[in-house]
Order: sequence, then structure tokens, then C-alpha cells
Amino acid sequence: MATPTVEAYLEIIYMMAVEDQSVIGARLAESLHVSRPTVTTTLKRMVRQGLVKIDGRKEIRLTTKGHAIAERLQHRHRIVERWLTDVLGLDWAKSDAEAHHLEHAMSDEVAELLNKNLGYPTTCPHGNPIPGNARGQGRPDPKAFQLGAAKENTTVIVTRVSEYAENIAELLEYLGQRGVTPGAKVTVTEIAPLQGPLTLKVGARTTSMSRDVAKFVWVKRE
Amino acid sequence: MATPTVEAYLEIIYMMAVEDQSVIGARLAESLHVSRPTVTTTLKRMVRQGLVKIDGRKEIRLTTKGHAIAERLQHRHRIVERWLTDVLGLDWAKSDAEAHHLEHAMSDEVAELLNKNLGYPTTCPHGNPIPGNARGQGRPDPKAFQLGAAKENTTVIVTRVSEYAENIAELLEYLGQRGVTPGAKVTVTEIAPLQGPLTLKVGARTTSMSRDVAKFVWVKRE
DNA sequence: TATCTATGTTAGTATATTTTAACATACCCC
DNA sequence: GGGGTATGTTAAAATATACTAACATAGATA
Repeated sequence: MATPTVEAYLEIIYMMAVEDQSVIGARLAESLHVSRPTVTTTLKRMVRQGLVKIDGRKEIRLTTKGHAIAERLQHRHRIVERWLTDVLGLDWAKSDAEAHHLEHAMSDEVAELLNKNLGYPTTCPHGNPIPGNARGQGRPDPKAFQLGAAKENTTVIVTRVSEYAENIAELLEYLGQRGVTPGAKVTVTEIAPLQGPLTLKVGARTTSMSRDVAKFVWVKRE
Repeated sequence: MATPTVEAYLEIIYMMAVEDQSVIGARLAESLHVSRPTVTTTLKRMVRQGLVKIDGRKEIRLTTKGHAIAERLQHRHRIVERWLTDVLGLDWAKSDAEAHHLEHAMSDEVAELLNKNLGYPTTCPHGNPIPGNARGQGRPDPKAFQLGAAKENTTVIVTRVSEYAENIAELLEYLGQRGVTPGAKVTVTEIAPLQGPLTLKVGARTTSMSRDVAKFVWVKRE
């Protein structure tokens, strides 16, 4: 029923909501790399189909129906990512984009066979919970906080990297190359003022990271 | 570049040519379950894009470019089928339809990682050669002939089942349930006259099969 | 030869998706 | 309060994909 385009909208809306972002058309246009008028038209269709609602402040919300589809897509997406990275050995930075294509072309039956074959993983390679497999129905750990909010001279463990970002592929590659992946131990050695970068120690390596990037990395106390 | 729709056309044209079928618009309309005017429009686009040529007798032929895309799709299709049936345990009748969806959503890189992971299989579960992996560049065994052409009281080995048929899912399910799969030994015990059915012995079981169906089953002498 | 059948094409529509140009609004800052 | 920025919408257009109704044509057949 839902076209791949509409499915992509549903999924990004779902992700933005999970990340507590403001879900408005302008944000969708950026994330999906389409113009604002396109978003207006598509959303109009989606409202007609009962997939989303738009309130007076132009905030977009998923209906029960839209939410169900989005959650099914996230389920597929993360299982496919697990397969791509763990079984096929695909780079974790590439697996997100690839999964975005495959998730729209996979039947429920195959998704469940794959899920079983992988042993019902609870998170994707980026640490995000898999709805249906993980407890909490895919809600991220509430005790986690953004690396950007960590205090100086604390050591934290990376729990997950958000997959909602405009330049997600670059972001993942950047983080992967520096070892900032789920389970990694990171020490914040310095926080520059004026929204400046963080200085981090990851393993034996010292690196710096902008505050904007650090927002996408969720961590917990050691 | 090529949309999923155009890719589906390319693939079916490729398959029909391999099976020595007459490749004309009316046949495409049936196979793809669209109307004849739709085929006219889409073919016009494909000619403009340099993917196919149509001769004076309305026969459709792939250009080098179209052929390359079709072959890449067949490669993916059959590798994916192998994965679906061998690794995930999906029914062989369902794997064809599922592969038709997944093949359009898979990058070259993932297709090759999967190919390697499966050990470079030479045929799909239906016995059809995988272009690039099999010798002969995906041409079926020239010594094989259709089960419908077998003589009475001969025993043959099934080499492959054609995946080009209008009701392919039903056909595969029918054959699978009767054990008529690649490698099976089949004895033709009786051939009814007037294009009537064949009586077959497959293992301990005796069954009959219409001549129309028997055209899709390719066999070789024991 | 007249007709039936298969096939292809035109015409007219419809929907989904996309764009640019232009305009409308709301809110923030000085 | 006035200008600027962010945001949303309208208008006009294009492309890909699909349909039905109608017509054209070639071959086969009665």
C-alpha cells in the first residue's frame, strides 16, 4: 500500500520523534533531500491516507497506522544492518544506506526468517534497539545522554549512535574510523568553551570532535 | 538510472530470449500483468534510453546496454534465491517472487559480498545458471531438452525449471510438491496423445503433468 | 472474400513524485 | 516597528507509470 517514498517519510518521522527532534516539514525536506513543496504535497497525501496528522503548529505526528508501518520498517532496517555487518562484513557506515533500500523490498516472512537466523539481535550495529526484539519496544536507554553533555574528565561508554542525521554516511564513517562505536570507552579530557570541540581519548588515541557531532553519540556512565 | 519498472522489463525480455520465446509486447503485457498500452509507452521510453531495439516485425531485442543491466539483475536474482532457500530456508516457490523485489534494491558491493559468502554458487535453486559464476555465461546446458519432448519409458534427470512463466509461483509450488526439482530422477511412463498429459514416476510416486507445464521443466538423459 | 483474432497504437485520464518561482506568515532582533 | 530568516503553500510544469476506450492492421480462417 505505502510506496517506498511514503515509507521513507514515515521512517524519518518516526526517527525524529524518537530523537525528540521537532518534526516539521522543513526538517523532512532536509533529511530526505527534497524541496519543501514536495514535502507539502506528499504530506497532504499521507494525511489523506491516514498515516500522519499535522497540528496547528505544523508539528507532524504519526497515526497508529503510520506508527505501525514505521516500526516495522525500523525492525527490518536494523535486522538487515546486523546481517550486512555481521555476516557479510559490510562497513558499518555503508550498512545504513544499504538497509534503507533493502527494507522496502523485503516481505514479513523473509524479515522474520532473517531475524531468527541472526538469533533475534536486540540492537543494530549502531547500538539502536530493534523494535520487537529489544525490551522497551525500541525505546533507547533512558539513562543514556549525549556525549556533548558529558562533563570534563569523565569516562563514558558509547551505547548508540543516532541514525537520524543529514549526512549520516559521513558521520558514521568518521565515528567508525575513530573507534567511537557501541561499547567503546571514551574519556572526555577537555571541553572547549563557546560550543567548541571536545577532546576525547578513545583507547590509546586522542581525537577531537565538534559539539554538533557529539550530539549524535549517546553514552552512559561507566 | 533504470527504474525498478524498467529493470523488470529488461529482465523479462532477457529471460524470454534465453528461453527462445518470441519477445513481443503482448507477451510482456501478460508476464508483467500490465495492459498493452502501458507496454507501448514504457518500451518507447526504453528505446529512447537505448536499452532495447524493436525491429520491423515488432520483435524486441536488448541493446548491449540493456543486456548488461539484465544480466546483472539475473546474477543478483539467482544469488538472492540461493540465500533465501539455502540459508533462510524459504520455500523455493516463494523465493523467486521475493528475489524479484530484493534484486532491485541491492548494491553491487552487497551482491558480491553475498556471492562470496555463499561460495559462488553456479545455479539458482531452480537449476538456472548464475551469470558470472557458471561457465557458459549463464547459458543453460545445450544438451538439455524439455520434459514435454521426452519419449515414453525413458528416465531423465531434471536440470532446471524455467523461471519465465505467467503463473510462476503456482508452477513452482506445484512442481516442488511433486519433487520435480533439479537433480530429481523422473521416469516418463506414459504420454497421452492429442497433447494430453504425461504420466510420471518421481521417486516412489506416480503423478501426471500437463504438456504445458512439462515445457518448463528441462531435463537430460540419465 | 468477409470475418475473426491477435497485436499495436492513440487519445484521454489519473496518480505519485519531483522541480522552480513566487508569495504568505510568523517570529526574532535591533 | 521594520527588516530578516525560517517555514509553509500555491502555481505551473515535467516525468514515470498506469488505466480504459477506441481504432488500426495483419494474418488466419470460414
